[in-house]
Amino acid sequence: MDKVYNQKGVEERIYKNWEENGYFSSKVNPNGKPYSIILPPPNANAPLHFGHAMYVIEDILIRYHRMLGDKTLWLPGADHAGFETQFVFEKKLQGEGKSRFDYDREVLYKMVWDFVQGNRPVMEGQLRRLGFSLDWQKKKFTLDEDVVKIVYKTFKQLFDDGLVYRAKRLVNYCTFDGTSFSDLEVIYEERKDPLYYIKYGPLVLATTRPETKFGDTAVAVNPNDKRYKEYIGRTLDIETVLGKAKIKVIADKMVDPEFGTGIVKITPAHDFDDYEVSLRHDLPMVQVINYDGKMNDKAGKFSGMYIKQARRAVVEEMQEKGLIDHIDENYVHRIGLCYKCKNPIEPLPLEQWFVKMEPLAKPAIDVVRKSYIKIYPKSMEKHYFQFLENIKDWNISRQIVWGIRIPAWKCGDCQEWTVAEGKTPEKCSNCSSKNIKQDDDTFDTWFSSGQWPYATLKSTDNLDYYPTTVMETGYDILRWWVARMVMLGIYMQKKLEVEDERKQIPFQDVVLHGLVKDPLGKKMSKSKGNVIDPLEVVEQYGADAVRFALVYGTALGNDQSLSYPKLEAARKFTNKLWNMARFIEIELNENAISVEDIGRELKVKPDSKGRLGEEEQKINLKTKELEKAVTKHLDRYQFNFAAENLYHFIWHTLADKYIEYVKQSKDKTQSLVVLVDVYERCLKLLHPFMPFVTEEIYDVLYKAKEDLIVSDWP
RNA sequence: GGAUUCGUAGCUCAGUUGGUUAGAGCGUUGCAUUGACAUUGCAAAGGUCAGAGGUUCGAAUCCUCUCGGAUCCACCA
Repeated sequence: MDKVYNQKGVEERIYKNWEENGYFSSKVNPNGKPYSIILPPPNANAPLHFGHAMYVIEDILIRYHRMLGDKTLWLPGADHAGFETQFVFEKKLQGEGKSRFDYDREVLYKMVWDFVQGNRPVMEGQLRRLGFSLDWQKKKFTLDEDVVKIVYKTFKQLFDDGLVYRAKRLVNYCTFDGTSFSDLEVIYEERKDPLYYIKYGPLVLATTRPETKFGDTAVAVNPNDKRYKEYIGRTLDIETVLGKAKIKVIADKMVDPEFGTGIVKITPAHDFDDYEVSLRHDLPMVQVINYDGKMNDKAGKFSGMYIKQARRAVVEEMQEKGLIDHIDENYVHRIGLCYKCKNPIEPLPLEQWFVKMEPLAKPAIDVVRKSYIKIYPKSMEKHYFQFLENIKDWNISRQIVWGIRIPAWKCGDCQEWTVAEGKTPEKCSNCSSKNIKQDDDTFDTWFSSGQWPYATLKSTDNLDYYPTTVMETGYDILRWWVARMVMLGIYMQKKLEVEDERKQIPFQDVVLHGLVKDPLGKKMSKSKGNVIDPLEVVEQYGADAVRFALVYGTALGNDQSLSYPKLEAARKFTNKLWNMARFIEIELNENAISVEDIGRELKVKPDSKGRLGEEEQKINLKTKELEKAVTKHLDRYQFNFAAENLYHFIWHTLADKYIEYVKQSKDKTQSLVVLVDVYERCLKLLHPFMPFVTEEIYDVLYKAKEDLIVSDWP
């Protein structure tokens, strides 16, 4: 054995050997009890970020259970990441001086498909490099035909049950990316903008958006506001930049008398609150901004201008006409931005598909309350409940081509929708007209990934694993993904007439890890330029060290900063481990003992009192305790404790104490036999954490017939 | 505005149902070793567990408040 453990080349070689031997397959333990994890599918198109390296937790669990003899399944996959990917692709097109509008739908889709297929091996190679023992034979993609079929079916069932409906509502719309978004995809930022105090006849009201005034269908005051009591219900004649107009004054409790002058202009087509008010007061909706971000003809001479231009022009003209009372230049408020391009989100009225969430959320809340699904760490349950108890209907339409096109056809004659599971319908299901056209929109990516556990198991013929044992992911997608999987999972199983609530859920334990931040404690993001490629770090320290550093010293669910000293400590630990093996090898040679000689008959049982020296008994006992502790901690998802116990025992008990003792032991043979045995047990316990170095040592030192990965847990 | 979470050694963090002298890694200091270990071993220094009050036989751990940091949710013209 070399003096220093050098992982370069070793890790790839070992991984290849494991994969070729089929160790990642559930066939390793065909008679064991099922234990399954579905990998949260990374974006097929993007390289992994450091957060993905946290999937080491899943690998630890899978390796542990494989060694326990369970029939383990760890199913890999990739997500098409609809809008995310299309956004990246459009940037690429932009770089080539093209745009998505230069291509028709089919061509564009094909181009993105090829682009993604070209990039996908990068991500999968990274997962391999980290040592993840995924069953690659079963890998799935969210756009696989069989997965898409299941998504169609769910959509149709929701539609038939009245849980999916078409509605013209205000949606979050990005006029730059040309698509709507769900509430979760809007980010908010504090901005300082002018607050304009505008004269509406005898009244003055405050607004940040004077350009939307052409869409005003009322002005509102608080019903208890004495100042304006006399105006309520009246229609005022007002002067505007487009000439004389009439506007109704209504009373609504939504108005805060303290804000501005206590008067609000109501623009139902361009403000979520105003939209709500308009429903209560039966006000018409007048859209003045189009989906391209320009004013339409309702804005008179301002039509054709972009929102910002129009605002300036309107304000200028108002000032000339004396319609502006004053301007507060220091008004600070929060505005919604597109999470991707950071431009302001426009509330715009648009016909979209919505999922009625309340009926789906209720059972999802129940199963966690009843502990059919357990969430680790438990404190995360609150976030889960908070989301589901206040849930709003989900807009699942996206105006992009990269994704699963919504299987709904609109009839040109009766205007009704026909939803089909698979094949294109020939005629309208309502009036039998053949004049039908498919919706151009695609599903929100999360609508399909929300069905992932069932869809992957069903399409790989592994439904006996449903519900899966563990869903492990970052706490940041608890509501985006985990909650939706629970809701859709239960719904789909009920449709399949699964009665047992425990069989409806998609998984039993939800295990949530924290974020990996940069060494300075800042969230890694491309825009900040502080993203660290996990593979670079793996290259430098070895996959084992990276894996160990990520679970050592961080409690489950807590964020951590990437720490180079910790990585270095972990790397040294691999070297320590290696040199302990070297010591054993050298000692065995000097004493002319071979591991084969030691064999089973010579293996000393820890309880065989009297035959062993005091030190030998002690180390045996302590190893037993370690085995118990590590097993207990793994069962409780306390990976940091397990790692710490192993590190401490191996280094400071086995190496520092026992090996030092062996050096001067009087009965060297006996001491060595015990050392060989104890060290082997340690390798097994450590294997889920540091699979490569342990496997390499096991193969070299023990010359074992079987590989460590498929050996028995002590 | 609502909520969550954190504040423990110089730094990064553990502290597993409240229980004897609060732990680790890195760093610092001293000694030893270079015949398993691009070292490693032995030992030492270093903490009023953010602050105040309370519950308890006993609090880093539970409760209240204050200060400071982070995050999430709702989005107000």
